[in-house]
Amino acid sequence: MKIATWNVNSIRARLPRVVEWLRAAAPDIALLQETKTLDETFPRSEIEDLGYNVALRGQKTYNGIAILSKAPIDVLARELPGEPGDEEARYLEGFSGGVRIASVYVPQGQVVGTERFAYKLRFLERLARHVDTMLADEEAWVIGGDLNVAPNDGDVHDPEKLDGEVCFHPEERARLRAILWRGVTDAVATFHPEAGYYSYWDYRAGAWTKDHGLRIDHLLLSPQAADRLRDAGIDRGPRGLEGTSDHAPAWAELDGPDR
DNA sequence: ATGGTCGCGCTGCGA
Repeated sequence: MKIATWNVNSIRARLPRVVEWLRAAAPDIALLQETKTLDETFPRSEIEDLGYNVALRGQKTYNGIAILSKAPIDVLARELPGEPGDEEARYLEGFSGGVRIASVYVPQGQVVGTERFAYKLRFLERLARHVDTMLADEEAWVIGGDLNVAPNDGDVHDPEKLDGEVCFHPEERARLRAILWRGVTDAVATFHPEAGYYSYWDYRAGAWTKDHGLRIDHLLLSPQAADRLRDAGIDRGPRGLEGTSDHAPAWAELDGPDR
């Protein structure tokens, strides 16, 4: 089964790109981030017409995540535990096709040292604690999304210049690596350890043309899911189209009878 | 070149 994640930067603005991507890539499960709309204004029928079930946790203007799956979806959680009062729509977890899956949109952090950056660090710590509880179940799960952290030097185009900047700050990288050290597999890095294998290019400053990207979109696998990992990668194609997201989809192919 | 471009929704914020 193929599980993909894509920060679409508004599902309503991106619908034609998302529809053509779902047709071409045909993931069994697609995890979306930054849908930027309430559940009642999500283009549900257009997605369902492609053969997907839809689970949503929307928000007006900002954030918003979704799980699309060809199999029925049982929603398990609509928020990441650990911060009561956090109203931002950044986490949705379900069970579909025999796999536990989560779509996550980690806060970008804005500027190092701000409250938004502190919120990002807290969010990554909440994710680590939740991973601990999920690891205890010893089942196959995949957490996919825009984690807004580039873990390795090769995941940014200029590691010396960007060291200490948002998305490549040591405190963020330590928190993501702490999750990986628990025995979680970075699916894309497993098949593409090479430098410069990016998932995001800023709209500004010709970043796409100059290939000044970041690898910040990730698929995290439990050991039981990693045992079934056959291949993984990033589809650059959609990023080069007109009217597209500033992120490219990442995907992982798992062996197994479940669909 | 300390710049630059999107989306939302109608002014500036978030990324």
